[in-house]
Formats: sequence, C-alpha cells, structure tokens
Amino acid sequence: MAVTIKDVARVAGVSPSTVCRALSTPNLVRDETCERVRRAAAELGYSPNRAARGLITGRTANIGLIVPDLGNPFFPGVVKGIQARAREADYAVFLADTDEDPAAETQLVRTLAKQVDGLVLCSPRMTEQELRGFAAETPLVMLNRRVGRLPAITFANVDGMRQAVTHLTALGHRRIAYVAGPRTSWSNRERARGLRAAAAAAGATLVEIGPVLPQFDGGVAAADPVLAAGVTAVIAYNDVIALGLLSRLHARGIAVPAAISVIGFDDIPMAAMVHPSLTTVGLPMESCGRAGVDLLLGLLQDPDRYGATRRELGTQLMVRGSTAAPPNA
Amino acid sequence: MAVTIKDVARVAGVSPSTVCRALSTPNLVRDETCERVRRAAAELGYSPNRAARGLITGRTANIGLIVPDLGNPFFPGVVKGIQARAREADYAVFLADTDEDPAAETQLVRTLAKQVDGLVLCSPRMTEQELRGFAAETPLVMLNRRVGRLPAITFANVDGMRQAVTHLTALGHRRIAYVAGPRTSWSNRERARGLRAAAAAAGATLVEIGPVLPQFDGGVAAADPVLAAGVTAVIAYNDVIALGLLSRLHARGIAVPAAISVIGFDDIPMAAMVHPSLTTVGLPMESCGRAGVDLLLGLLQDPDRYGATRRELGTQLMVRGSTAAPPNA
DNA sequence: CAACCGTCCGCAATGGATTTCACACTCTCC
DNA sequence: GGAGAGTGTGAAATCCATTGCGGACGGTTG
Repeated sequence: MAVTIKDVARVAGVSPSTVCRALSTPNLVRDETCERVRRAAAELGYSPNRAARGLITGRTANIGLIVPDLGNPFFPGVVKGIQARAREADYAVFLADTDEDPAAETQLVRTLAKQVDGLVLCSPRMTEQELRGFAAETPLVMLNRRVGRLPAITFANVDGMRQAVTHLTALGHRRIAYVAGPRTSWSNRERARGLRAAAAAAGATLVEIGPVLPQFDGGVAAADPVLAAGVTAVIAYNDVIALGLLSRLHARGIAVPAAISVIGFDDIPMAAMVHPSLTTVGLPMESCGRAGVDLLLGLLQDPDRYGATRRELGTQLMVRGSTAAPPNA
Repeated sequence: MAVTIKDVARVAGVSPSTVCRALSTPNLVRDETCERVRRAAAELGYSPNRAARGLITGRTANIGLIVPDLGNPFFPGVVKGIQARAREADYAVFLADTDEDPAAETQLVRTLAKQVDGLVLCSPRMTEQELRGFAAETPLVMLNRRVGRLPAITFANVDGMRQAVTHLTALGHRRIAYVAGPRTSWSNRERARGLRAAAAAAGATLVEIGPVLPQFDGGVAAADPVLAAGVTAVIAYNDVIALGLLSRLHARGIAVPAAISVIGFDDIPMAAMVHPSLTTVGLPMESCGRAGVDLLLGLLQDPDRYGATRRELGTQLMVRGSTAAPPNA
C-alpha cells in the first residue's frame, strides 16, 4: 500500500539502513549514494511513517492542544499561532475542546498525553494541584495562566489595566466600574488586581460589579448595575462582556461614549467592527500561541531547563470610539 | 518509562499475547485470567501505545481536520462538532489551518493523510481535480462543498435563499441586492443560484454586487454600491459581510431596517449581538461537523459504500431586527 | 484406554524506521 | 607491505502491540 523504506532501498539498490541515514544524517553516507537514495525517495514519493519512527525514537512529533471553548473568539487567534509555529517545526497538532468543563479537561490531558511529546493548555480551568501533577509527568506549557514556576506564557494584565486606567483618568474620569469575570479565572484575578492598583495610584474610585459569565449575556446583565453605580466609565473583564454592555446600553438609550465610556480586554476582531468601536486592551494572541510552542519545543529539547520557562507578553491599549471625556467634564 | 504490555504481562503472570487478548477480545480468554490481567492493567495504569497498535493494525484512530481559517467565526462551530463526535468514537483530531491558501491546503492534505485514517475538509478551496485525486487515495469527507459523488455534507443553501427571499417579498420588497462572496467559493455559487431562482419565482428584481472578500471589510466596501443600486433590501453572502454592510450603513446615517433591510447567512454568534440584530439564514454548524465525522467513520468501516455518502442539512431563517417593510410601503 | 475435541494460552512473526555493531574497503605512514 | 586510521555500508536488534499457529491440558466419547 504505502511506500516504505524497503521500497526505496530496493529502487536505490541499497539497504534500508542506508536509506535511513541518507535521509536523516547525510554526512554518514557517500554523496553519490545519498543522491541515489534521494532520487529514489522522491520518485516513489516516500516519506517515513511517523508512527514507526515514533515507536523507536520515543518522539511522536505531535503536540496536544487543549482549549476551553473554540467558540470564544479569543482562542482561535491563539490556536492559529500554535498551529502555524508547530507546522514550521514539523510538529502536528492534536486539538481538543473541553467545553469549559474542568473534568473533561483533566480527562483529555490524560488521554492526549500519551500520544504527544508535550501539551499546550490554553487558559486551563483545572486546579493548581492537578496542573502540578500533570506537569510532573508530561512536558506542558500553560497559556494565560501562571502556577508557581511551571512553564507559562501570560499577558501583562496588570500593565494593560494600568494603560486603561491612565487613559480614562487622563480623559477626566474619576469613578470607574469593573465588570468582573469568573472568580475561578486566573486572568480575572490578575486584571482585578492590576485595576485596583492603578485606580488607587490614580486616585480614582473603583466599583466592582459581578462576577458574571464571560459571555455576551453576562455583559448585558451587568449593564444596569453599572448604570446604577453612578460611574462615568466601565472596564469589562473581556471584550465579549463589553459588547454585551454596549448592547444593553444602546437598548436603554444611553449614549456611548457621551454618557459613559466602555473599555474591553482582548481585542477580539469583533471589537473593531461594532458601533461605537470598542476601546480595548489588545493582547498578542497569535504571538502567545507561537511563544507557547517555542517554549514547549525548548522544554522537549532540554527537559531540565529551569530558566526562561515563563514569559509575559506585553499588552497595548487600542483607543477606539467607546471612550471619551465624562459628560460633566 | 511508560508502562507497556510486557509490564502488565509480568504483573499478571501471563504472556503479552494474553494481555492483548484479555483487553481486546475477552471471549478468547478464561474469565479468571481476564480479570487478573484487567486488575494488573488498572493497577499499572496501562493503556496501549497507539503508534504501535497503528503500525500493525494499519489504523491510527486519528482523523485529520483541515479548515481555511479558524478566525472566521463560521468554522469554530463546525470544529467543535467534529471534535466532540470524534472523541465519542475514540478518535483524536489533527487540526490544520490553511490561512485560506489553496497551496497550503494541498500540502497539508498530503502531509496529514499519512498520519490519519481519514480526512475532513472544511470548505476546501482546492480544485475539483485535486479533490478527486485525493479522494481516490484517502478516505475523505468534504463539508460545505460538493464535488460529483464524493462524500460531502452540505447545507441547503438554495432553500435558505428561498426562505430569505420569501421573507423579504412578504414584507413588500421588490428590488433586492446580493453581495457576492468569492467566485471560487462553491457555497457562493450555490447561494447565488438559489437566490436567482427565488427572486425570479417571486417576481423580484435582483442586483448582484461584488464579488467581495468574505470579510468585514468586504461588506464595508459593498455598502455604497448597494445604496447606489436603489434597492430596499440586501442579502449578503455571509454574516461577516453583512456586519460590514451594517457598519458602513450606520456610518453613512442610513437607518436599518427603516431605510434598507439586511440579511446575512450562517448565523454566527455575533449576528445576534449587534444593533440592529441581524436577520440571517442559520446553518447547523455543529451538526455539520458531527455528520461529517459520522460519514467518515462509516466510510472507514465500509470503504466501498456508495450510498448515503452525501447529506444536505436544512437551514433556517432567523428573523431578527435588521429586516422590515420597505420605506415606501 | 485411545482417539478426539475444545478451550486457553504462549511462541514467534509482523509492521516501519532507527541505531548499534561489525565488516569491508581505502588510504596513509612507517 | 603490513599495521592503523578512517569511511561507507549492511545485518540485526529494537521499539510495542497484534495475531496466526500450534502446544498443552482437561474432558468427552466410542
């Protein structure tokens, strides 16, 4: 059926060993022989069977990728980055979606771990303890979460919030609401922390609303409490919530940004497409994916490296149409 | 390192062969032995090495999934369905994103084909000839495209357009624009065909604009020609274009749906979140993914089946806020 | 008691690629 | 010219799970 190394060997008139060497370590083979093997391989369209190779080398050349919910527009960007970088390095990517279920997540990690050289976990929802356990058994990189010294790529959430608050206070805002995401979310905790620090430093008052689900409807539900809080600006845990806010504010006839300013987080594609376009803290999603793969591949080469296994990527406030000076300014 | 069948055999006091049989064909093994093997396997946390199994059985228990662009909100829904169904059947999913590049697509098909039992191609961009060629070599299912008798899951594009036109003409519209997607897109051709037929049947005039890229900016660019065409309603090739239309219409101060009605296609999540919410033809994206995997698994069991290898999934018009009676009605 | 049958299980081959080891050959230098 | 170094190649072992074949054993039947 498929063309094997033996077929190439026969056509090239050499042994399978030589074929293998000619293709993987050419300096061990005479140039002329090497060329002959190359031609035979090309002619037959040979490419080594990865399963067979993996069996003996112990490397599968696969990485596993686990995401909570592909439907969340944040993840496709990250996945694209992972995908692209993995392909460059000749790794294939197993994808699994957990539907935000921590139990499914641990199950999938267990299943996938045996078929791959390493795992990339996007915004993992499982407990720290579980993560530590898995990390001890399998090379593993987390994205958008940090647990102790485990390898991780994160975003500068705190600095992002500082930028957002600086922007708002420069415009004259003094009273700001935060619509919180899930309490269990690491990034929510980070963002809240950064926000509190920045608000305190700027002398602004912070009103915390929520937590709500990080979905459109969560934002819709949070809009009325935000208005009731008497703030002139609101920062949402993420863009999807911010879009829900915008929708409900529009429905209630509240003008954005004239009456209230809105800031999101993530810079999902949709953020630039709505009216008014959403001011938001942009995250380099694709870079995050790429950096995660880079880190993982580094770990695979040198499993004992303890340096440079954590990286924080910068964030950038994207000033758009949903923020302006407060009404009474 | 990892626990192998030999370890289990040693602990259970039997040969590897018996372990294999006990776990895969228990009726060939005495109950008591079987139980002993089971316990040993459980105790050691054994699970067979898929690569080794694949080597001898010829089945990898993997399927490959190729999508043009995960960033397009249409695809994550499909991918989720594929993912979920594959997992139920104990298949793992290799994901590859082609970035809308047909050359990358053919390359990936070639690469992936060797590591999987079958492929699912989402909205493939390659030529019919290439598709036929690959289909002859590898079990393969297309989603959202039909080529001859090749296995495929498609949507009832024509009927979807009929529903859209019926809705508009019932509201009193007589002059309708269509913003076309890429000429190379199979679904664009289908939708245009269905639209022409429905418009003709309803006695409505159809003005075709475009083609444009199936992106937000494509819709933005199409808005002015649409207005210039003097229509009271516009149907876009997909939701993303429709959202671009809405954005540009809003920017020009054109009221939707008062001055012009807008209809999209796909029902991506965003469609329900904008103001006005977008009337659109909904596609069962997740079902499509599941159906694709079902079809593929069927093909793998019985490669020569020629019946029931093509399925068309129904569409449903979602009437929302972007359509109303025409202004002069 | 012999012949036979069925059940249960181990041996060994298999799949494809990699890698160790050893052999064959050439070249160099004493 | 023979020892030694160096280079290129093949045979065979290896990775792990699966499976055809045959052996062993217990039980049944004539």
